[in-house]
Amino acid sequence: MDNALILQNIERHIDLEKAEQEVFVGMLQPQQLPRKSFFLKENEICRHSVFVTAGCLRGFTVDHNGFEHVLQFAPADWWIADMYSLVAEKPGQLNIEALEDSQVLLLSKTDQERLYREVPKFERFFRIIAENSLVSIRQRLVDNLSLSAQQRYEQFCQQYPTLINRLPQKQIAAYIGVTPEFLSTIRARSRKKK
Amino acid sequence: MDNALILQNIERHIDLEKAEQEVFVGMLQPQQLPRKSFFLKENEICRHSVFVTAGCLRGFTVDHNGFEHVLQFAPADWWIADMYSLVAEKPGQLNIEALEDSQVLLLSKTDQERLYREVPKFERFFRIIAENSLVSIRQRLVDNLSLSAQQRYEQFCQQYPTLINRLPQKQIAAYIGVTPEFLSTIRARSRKKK
DNA sequence: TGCATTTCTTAAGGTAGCTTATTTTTTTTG
DNA sequence: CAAAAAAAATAAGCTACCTTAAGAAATGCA
Repeated sequence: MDNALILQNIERHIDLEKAEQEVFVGMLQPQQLPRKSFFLKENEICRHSVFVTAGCLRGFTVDHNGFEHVLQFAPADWWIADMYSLVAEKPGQLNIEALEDSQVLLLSKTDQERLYREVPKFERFFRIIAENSLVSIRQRLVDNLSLSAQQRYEQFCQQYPTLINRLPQKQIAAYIGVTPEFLSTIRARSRKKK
Repeated sequence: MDNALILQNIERHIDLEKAEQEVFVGMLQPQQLPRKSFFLKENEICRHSVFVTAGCLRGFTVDHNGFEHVLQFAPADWWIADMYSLVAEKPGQLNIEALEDSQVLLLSKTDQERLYREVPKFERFFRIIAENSLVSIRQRLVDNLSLSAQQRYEQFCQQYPTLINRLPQKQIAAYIGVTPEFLSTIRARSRKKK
């Protein structure tokens, strides 16, 4: 079934009755996202939480100098949204783009709030998700402040071994915070060592 | 009353009945933290959420080169904890230290979980807190990736105007991610401009 | 109040990572 | 399968920020 993945994702943190599953599943809207298409563009209001069932998305911002900064990659089994925009219901700076042909399930903000009312357990689920995201982004901030570009690259390889051969190097550079040129020389350097 | 501040903090996001307030308040343990004392040291397990009622704390990590990185300042009306350690119940890397003589209220992890059971609304409160923290730390990551040290300093001044004259410059440097020497030259530079 | 400690300033020299530009390789698409 | 477009590699010169060091100012404590 199409919804097995998301239910399994949820049930990693909370247990659901059949009826509760049905309420939830009934709220989900499937959507196809061809490669290079955008789910969200900056200055738009983000009105959904997105769960990826196939493919891979990225969330990124563009700074005043036109540089892109990748905040998150979202392969299958990951959630992504512009939390700022979603919470504040204001235009945000995040772009969400498909890096591969992808498939997602959307949960609208309205439904999400109805869900909190009808199945309060979900309040707990999204609390846990938010706490986990907080932990990992905090770690990333520390890494950016304390590791060299080389170390950040090695860290990325360790942390996301499956993404490393799947993503363009350029995107990885925009994630670890260096120019593509410099990432290229880093890799050349470590190739020579071996 | 001593607990007015924390109740007001909570009621910014959820409404509480008298009885619910009492359950919650009954769980809080007040504690004094003299300047320079540590609430938490790295490699310890963080067993409490901390709410600051007076003074100011900081949460920081120390990297392999001995440099300190400040993740958060927590003046009155702020929450602080090592979310990683608190969630995983494992030793973390965060230090929490009082920068001034401070007063805090502690909510133990055990009580917090009891609270979720007895007053499920708190699940919502801490979800919202986590979501807001997520938004602000994500913004900070983007700023670190896209702004110069000077711009980050100016941003800090705008964002925390009350802290700027209250904290040692050294601590601000450890927050924005530069050496104290360089922050000093940044400030000298902008002093000349005027 | 005065000494000790910490914090801040200034300056010279060094380096990680950026910029710009060119070439090669890979990927996409008609 | 070929042409076009995008991505990656390489290299030379540059700059923001770091390192080290030493003196000045501010702060804490006996």
